[in-house]
Amino acid sequence: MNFLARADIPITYDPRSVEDKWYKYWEENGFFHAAVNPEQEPFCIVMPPPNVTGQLHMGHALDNTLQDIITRWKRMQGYNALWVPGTDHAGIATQARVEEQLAKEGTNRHELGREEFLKRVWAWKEQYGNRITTQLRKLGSSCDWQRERFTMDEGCSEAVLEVFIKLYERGLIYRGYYITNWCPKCHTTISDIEVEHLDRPGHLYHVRYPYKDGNGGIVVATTRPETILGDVAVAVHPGDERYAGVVGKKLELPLVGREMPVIADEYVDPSFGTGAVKITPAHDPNDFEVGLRHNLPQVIVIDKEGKMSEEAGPRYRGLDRYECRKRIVRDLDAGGYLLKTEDHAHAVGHCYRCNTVIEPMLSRQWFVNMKPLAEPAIEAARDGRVRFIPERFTKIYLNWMENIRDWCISRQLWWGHRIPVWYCRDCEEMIVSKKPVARCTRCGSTNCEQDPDVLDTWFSSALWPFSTLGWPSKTLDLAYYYPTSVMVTGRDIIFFWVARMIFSGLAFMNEVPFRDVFIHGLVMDALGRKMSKSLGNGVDPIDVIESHGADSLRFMLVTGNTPGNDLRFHFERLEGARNFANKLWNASRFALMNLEDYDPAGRPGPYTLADRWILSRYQKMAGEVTRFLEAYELGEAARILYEFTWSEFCDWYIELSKPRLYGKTSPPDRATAQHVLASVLKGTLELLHPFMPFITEEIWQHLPGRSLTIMRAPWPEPRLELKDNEAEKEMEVLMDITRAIRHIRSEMNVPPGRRAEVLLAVPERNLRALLKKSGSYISVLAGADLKVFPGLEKAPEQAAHAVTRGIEVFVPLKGLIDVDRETARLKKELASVEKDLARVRGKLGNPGFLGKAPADVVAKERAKEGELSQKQSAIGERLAMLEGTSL
RNA sequence: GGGCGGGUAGUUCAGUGGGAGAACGUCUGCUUGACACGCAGAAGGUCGGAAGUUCAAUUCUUCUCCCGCCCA
Repeated sequence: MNFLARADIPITYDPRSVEDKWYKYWEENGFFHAAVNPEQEPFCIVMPPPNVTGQLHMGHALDNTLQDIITRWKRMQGYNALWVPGTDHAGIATQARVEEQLAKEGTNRHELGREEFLKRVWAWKEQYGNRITTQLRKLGSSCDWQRERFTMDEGCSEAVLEVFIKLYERGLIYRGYYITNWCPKCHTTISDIEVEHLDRPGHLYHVRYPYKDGNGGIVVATTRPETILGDVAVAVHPGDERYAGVVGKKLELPLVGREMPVIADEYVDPSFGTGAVKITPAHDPNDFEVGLRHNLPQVIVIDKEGKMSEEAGPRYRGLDRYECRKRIVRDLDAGGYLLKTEDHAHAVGHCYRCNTVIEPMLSRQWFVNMKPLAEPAIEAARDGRVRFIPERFTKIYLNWMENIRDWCISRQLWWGHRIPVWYCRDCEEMIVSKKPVARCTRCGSTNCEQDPDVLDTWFSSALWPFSTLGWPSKTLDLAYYYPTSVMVTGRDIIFFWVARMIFSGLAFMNEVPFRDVFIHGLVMDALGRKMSKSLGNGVDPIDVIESHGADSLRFMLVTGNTPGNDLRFHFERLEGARNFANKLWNASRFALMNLEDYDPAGRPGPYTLADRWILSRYQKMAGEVTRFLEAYELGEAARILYEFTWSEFCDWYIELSKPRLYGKTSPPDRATAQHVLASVLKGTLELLHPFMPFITEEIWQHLPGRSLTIMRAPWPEPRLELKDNEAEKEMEVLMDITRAIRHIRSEMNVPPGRRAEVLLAVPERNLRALLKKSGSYISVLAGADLKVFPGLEKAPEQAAHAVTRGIEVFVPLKGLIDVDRETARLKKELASVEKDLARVRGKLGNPGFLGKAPADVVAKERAKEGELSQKQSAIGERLAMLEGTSL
């Protein structure tokens, strides 16, 4: 095979013809696979598992792009880099999808029965489970598919059982009759953090509760009048003087007639509403607590469907809770109990999955006692064993952990890890066991039944960093890769997931699950709204990959994004990334077209200034890229790669290499240009590879020095001996002169095809030497023929003028020059120079500045003053001359 | 109510205790032997407002206004 003869390379980069090919090549050759190797330092990322039946959305695309960049970079750096992929069974979401399916077939899970239903869900999982992993491949994810896991596979299920039983044995899991968040649509309890509080307009109803003895009453304010039916007391603050004498009196509950007491409790906020609160222990979490303290009964008036129960009484039972609210308000009004109705916006809890208003409901559930588990997890973040990036998320995490409440882990679903507890129907014994229980351990009865509920999905995801590495077995993988290196995830699941992984890791591995937590923001639509199905504003990453390529999508997602901050999806930015890919493609195309006879083994001749400059710039850029990656500043790393590639390599170096490559200098010089071109391009591709894996592999495979894959190429380390500040300074001078001439040409409308004669007045001898040696660069880049003088005795009259770096530039434009226009241009320039000069002189005239500012800053200002004043006088003289001629 | 993030060019966003940046958009000129998904040039900003610290603040501190998010 030959990397030569590439004139047939298409003029526009086509990702479709490239991406799938390379992904297949990588995967088939095992380049993603990592295995324990004590000789090598491990690096490990465990992928946040997407929903097994879901499909890739922009959030996944961002999350996995970031993980892939880090993994590919570390792999090139020589680490034993493992990225473990997998999927989550996503209890509620998946079950809901299958139930929808059943509904379409005119049946439901209860008709099917539990066993049959679970078969259907597994079948569904088999059907759709590959979709998301296929899509992750399209994105270029370099994860080790040989280690792919699923939260309900055998090993992860084993880990779940083990953890449940260990926590139970440690007394950290208990079963309790508590108020929990019930979703009447999903028909399950959800945990506190699964409730989304959304501000909703509502009303505050002021209702009079008469005293039993008939004289007056107490007015309470409520937003949920339907719960009046479940009221068992009215509470006031013990220090509230308004109610000092009434505590202990009996009230009669309107519409129901129940007798109930006025009680005093610290929980009541005397400044809210009337200062008196109705207490409904069965339907409000705070009231529930009050009820326990005061030993009040619990009257359940709303059922699991969100309808009024038998207890609500004949007039209301069976009504929907909102329907009932309306009727109660009417009835209260008719009975003279309703004193006033105010508009009142308040936060209403919604189910995070289906957006139904949740109903606080009394039921028997399983809980994890969080306090003892949270303590070590707090310590780990405080002492830095776990580090959040950006740092501010540490506080958010700590604040949550420090105020943690017990975690309700049972879910009234069928799809998930079933709670490993059996109840004996004969003696009420409760048996916690890994294996099915056939016989009661106490009474010997065979009449045992397993708890019908399953565990919260997050219960299994909490174990993910070690269950995927083989726990509870003591595997080599665990010993080698745990704790993992970094967790990359969105800011929206810090509580759901990150926090739970941390305490689980500490509880079962005695070690944090990861060193760094790299938090990113959410991908919003162009208007800054969250992408959602209901809004229909989502952008499908797969569509984007098909139209613009995965590399463009990845590059777009990573540039201009800073850790922890949201980013907006703009189609224009995607095009920008696509254009960059094409630019890289064409720069490479140019290189390959000119490397046909290149001999990589040949020794390069002496470097020209341009060679020294680009080599130096490249070394510095390479060092910066690594530095930014180490700081998780992936966006900045991508940005400087973009700028280097486009502005320095393409716009200047390639342009300067053309005459050499076209044989206008000498054969050895041509070979040198080939060498520099090839090596800088190759290094740039390697640095870009983590960001744009496909296009870089495609091009790299055509370059000399390639091996099996760019994925395993060593990460470029800056070569100090090639850093060359002198070359950079000299190039800057030549670039400035070039820009000045181009500016004049453009302003004076000199046609691009026409060569311009340029006179340079260069007082400094070393700059004259530079121009003598490398002035041809300016000729090439600005279409100019240079004449260099130490000074001009008589400046050309019909010429445009500029000053830069102490050099006066004259572009004679006999017949073309418009004196008025040139005068105007110079006046504008002069004004700007004088403005700068005034500021610099202001500083230099300030004794405070001279006395206190660091010497180098002062020196810099002095140098600036010198240059500006020289510029000022040169432009001034020029103006005077022009005004003289026009007279 | 508490906490956090943001307010920088027309737009979207980087960035910084010492000369305000990019991309897109706009304007001008270009079939320049890699690229019009391109080349060259240009215009455009009191860095939300006020005060303070400092020789020096867009950057640090405090207050304040607006937008967003999280928690209660």
